[in-house]
Amino acid sequence: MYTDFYDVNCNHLPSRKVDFVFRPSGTNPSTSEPSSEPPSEISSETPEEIHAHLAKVFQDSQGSMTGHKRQVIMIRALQERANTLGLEDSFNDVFCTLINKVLVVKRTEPVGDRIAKLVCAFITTLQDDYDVEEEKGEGEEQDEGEEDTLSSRFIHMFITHLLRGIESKDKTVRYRVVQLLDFIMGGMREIDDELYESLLFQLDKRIHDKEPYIRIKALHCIARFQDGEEIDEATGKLIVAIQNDPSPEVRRAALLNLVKNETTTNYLLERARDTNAINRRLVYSRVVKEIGDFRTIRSSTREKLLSWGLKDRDESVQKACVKMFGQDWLATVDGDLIELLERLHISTSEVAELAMKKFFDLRRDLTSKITFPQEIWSKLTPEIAFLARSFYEHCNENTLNDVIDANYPESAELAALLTKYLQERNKIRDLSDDDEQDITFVILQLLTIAVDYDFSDEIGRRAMLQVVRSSLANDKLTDELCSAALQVLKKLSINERDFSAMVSEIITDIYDIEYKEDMSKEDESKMTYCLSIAKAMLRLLNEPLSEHMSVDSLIDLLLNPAVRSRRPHIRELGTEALGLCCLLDVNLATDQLYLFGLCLSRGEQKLRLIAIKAMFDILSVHGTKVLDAEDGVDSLSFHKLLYKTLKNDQFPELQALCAEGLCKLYLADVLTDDELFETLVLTYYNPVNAENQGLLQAFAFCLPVYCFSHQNHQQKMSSIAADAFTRLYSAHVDEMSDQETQLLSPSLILQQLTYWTDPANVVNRTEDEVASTTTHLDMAIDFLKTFDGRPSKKYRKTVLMTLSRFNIGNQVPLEKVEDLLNVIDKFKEEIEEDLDTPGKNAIRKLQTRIEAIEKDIQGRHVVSQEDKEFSVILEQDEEEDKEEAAEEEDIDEEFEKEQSRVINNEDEESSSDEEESDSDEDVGDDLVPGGRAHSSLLDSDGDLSMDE
DNA sequence: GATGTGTAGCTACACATC
DNA sequence: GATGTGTAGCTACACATC
Repeated sequence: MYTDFYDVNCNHLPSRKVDFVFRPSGTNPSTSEPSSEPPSEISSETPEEIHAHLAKVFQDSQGSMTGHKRQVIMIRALQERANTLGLEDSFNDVFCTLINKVLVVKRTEPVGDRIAKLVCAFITTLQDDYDVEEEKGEGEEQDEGEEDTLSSRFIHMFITHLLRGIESKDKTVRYRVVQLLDFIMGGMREIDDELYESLLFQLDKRIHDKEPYIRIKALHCIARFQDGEEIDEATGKLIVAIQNDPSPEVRRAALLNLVKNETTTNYLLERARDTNAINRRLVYSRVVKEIGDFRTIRSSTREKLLSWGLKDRDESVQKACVKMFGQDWLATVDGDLIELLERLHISTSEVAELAMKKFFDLRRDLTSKITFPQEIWSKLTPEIAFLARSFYEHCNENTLNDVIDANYPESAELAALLTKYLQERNKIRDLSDDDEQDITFVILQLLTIAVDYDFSDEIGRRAMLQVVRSSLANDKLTDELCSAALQVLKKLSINERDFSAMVSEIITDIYDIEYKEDMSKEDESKMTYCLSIAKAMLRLLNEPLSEHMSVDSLIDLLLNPAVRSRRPHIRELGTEALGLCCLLDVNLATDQLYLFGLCLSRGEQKLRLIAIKAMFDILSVHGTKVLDAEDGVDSLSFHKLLYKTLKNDQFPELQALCAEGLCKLYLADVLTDDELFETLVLTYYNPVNAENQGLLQAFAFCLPVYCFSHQNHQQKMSSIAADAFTRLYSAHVDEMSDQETQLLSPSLILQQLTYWTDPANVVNRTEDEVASTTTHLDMAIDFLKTFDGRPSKKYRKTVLMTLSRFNIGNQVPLEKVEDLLNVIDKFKEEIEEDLDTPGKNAIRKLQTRIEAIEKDIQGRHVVSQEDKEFSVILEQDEEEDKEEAAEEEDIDEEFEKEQSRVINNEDEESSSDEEESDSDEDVGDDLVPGGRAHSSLLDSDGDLSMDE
């Protein structure tokens, strides 16, 4: 009802003597600086005089906050004086009138804030006086809880007054009202229930105000009502805002003001996944600290928190997270690194390794303080072993050899230690799970240290060799231990051949059975163990298979039976190992490719994943020579298989892997097929895949990398861009009918395509090279050609608006520029008819720009010709004056015409060449039915278009 | 919805103060 | 040594404007 109270001009009260004019920020407060008159000298006997005095105080307070203390005393004196004269209401009226003037001061004006602070300070003193009165009251008369004092009446009156403007149409008024309320609440210790209810009710509406900065102030104010212990109404509102408000700044206000306790912790820490980087950073730099002891946070939450922070794409978030871990948390446990590691739950933590790596980088001041006394090595706990391992890696990376020499045992000693722990493990194995896990973890740390150890001492080397060999053969190592042990073994070997022979010998010693489908449990686990060793070994080989005779026999003995096994896990292990063998031998790879293809199309999901990885690895190592061999897999079926896999959204993980693999093969120029590439782009934007985060991430990373890595790659993208876009556009329009489409808007797609194909974004290109690149020029022609028979205005406008921003340099071939101008001419009239102004402007702008480029190129052609042919003449005429220069311009012009005629003739020839190659690039146009050889492959599975 | 301008929230450094 | 103060610079984001 009173909504518009503040919208009217507030000058209706006596303006006599009122000099309460707000100065805009920047201008100096009036030079006739106030009145150091003490409050007692004020004569205020009438409402007008009170008004004048109060106005003066307000006037003086807006310039700076230095005088506020004194001004508050003056206001208080005025108020009391008015009270004794029975003019309390007059004082209140005047006060509100003056405040009304502040309510329309724009948010960004500091004068408004200063007055607000003055009011806040005044309320605070009222509150103090009120307390004094209370105490007095308590002394004399105990009860009378509902006090009615000058202060309480004023506060009640003032808040009620402000609330009348809280729903004003003017956002400035709403802002100032909420700001004032916030300040007032900041100065108050308690408030009566009735007022509290109506405040909360009104503020709740402001939390949903259209303007973010009003929502922020409303949240600030509501935050003051929080209890601190339990979830009350105010806290609940903040929680809603922290999770749901669209504005990052509002969520930030909620994050920083939400009370920190057990129940709110999760809501607060959840912000580590906020879309806004500042909010994420604040969680690490501030909120976790405010929550208090990190040990009160659940360990699984801590793990997530660290993992998110350390891997955040924003560097500043990473930094804040490392600081939180390496400084705040360490300080919480009084610098006890071992306790910090215990809290990390290192043996299961996925992030502990990364955390320690960053930790050592951050706390270089600690590296000299970390020591490993000799006696500690014989009684390693998981934490100490882990610290030793990660610290060793840090020292190794930073070549802190002195630190290593001082702290770590000789190689022979290390071997002895390993033996000791391995024996202990054998003793307790099958007795206690926890103890076994701990000791296995310790051994893993020692082995990992050994991988990078210095084994120049022959005795140490031999000792270690002995330990590792015997453990592999006798100790039933876990996969992790196996892998680490083999890495050590490789390091100790004379060469790769020696290494593979050694491992093969170990395997054949263990594998003393023959494969049978109905083998015993014991034999099966033997086989599994052997396959694990084989797999781990093969990962470490780089030299061709012909160097590893021993591996050859392993394939026959172990891998081939495994691949044919009906037991899934044996089959999977075998396939994986065989895939690794194929990387070492092109002939083997060519032979086995069919098998992997079979696994990919028919296998269980796990096997499919293994198979596709193997296929991509093979292709990227050997290239396409493994395809199209006699009795082998032909490229057609290969493409077809991958195309099918890419389209199959039943297996999102497989789909993502396929996308990533294909992108990599394109990046390495192993694959060059245009249509398959176009499928990649279409898959990226296909709304069917909108839920597949892995797939989207792979594309979002790979496609730009591909485009920017080489000009040819960008060329490929630009050659399919127009066709892909038109397909996506029509898919988008179709989708629109049934709403709820997750598809990116066409203009955004086009912007992305434009960015990817911008020649300026390709790495290592000089300015001249960029200026002579035609990717955007070709694309512009392609896109304009799609206007043929495509009547949609919206489509044309979308394209045109983006087209005018294409990067077309001034060193491109003239004939292409003219091609483009011709196409523009062809469509211009037709287009202009049904376009709005921005659309028209866009095409005109484009035309003018291209014409300017044409002129520029023509001009330079002339000059360069001239330079060559007339240099002799110019030399002779060097002394000639400007008159001649004018003549020369005429010559220039004539020459230009002549030149352009020549160029145009050349143009005809070259443009016919161009057309041929153009039609090659214009895949899209001839793609639809019965295009070239490959399209049949794609069409057989439904064409490239996105309708399923 | 594209554009330029303004601002929040750091970050780093020198210097002063307790 | 630890604290604060002042200054400058940076970047991502929000806002105002057309």
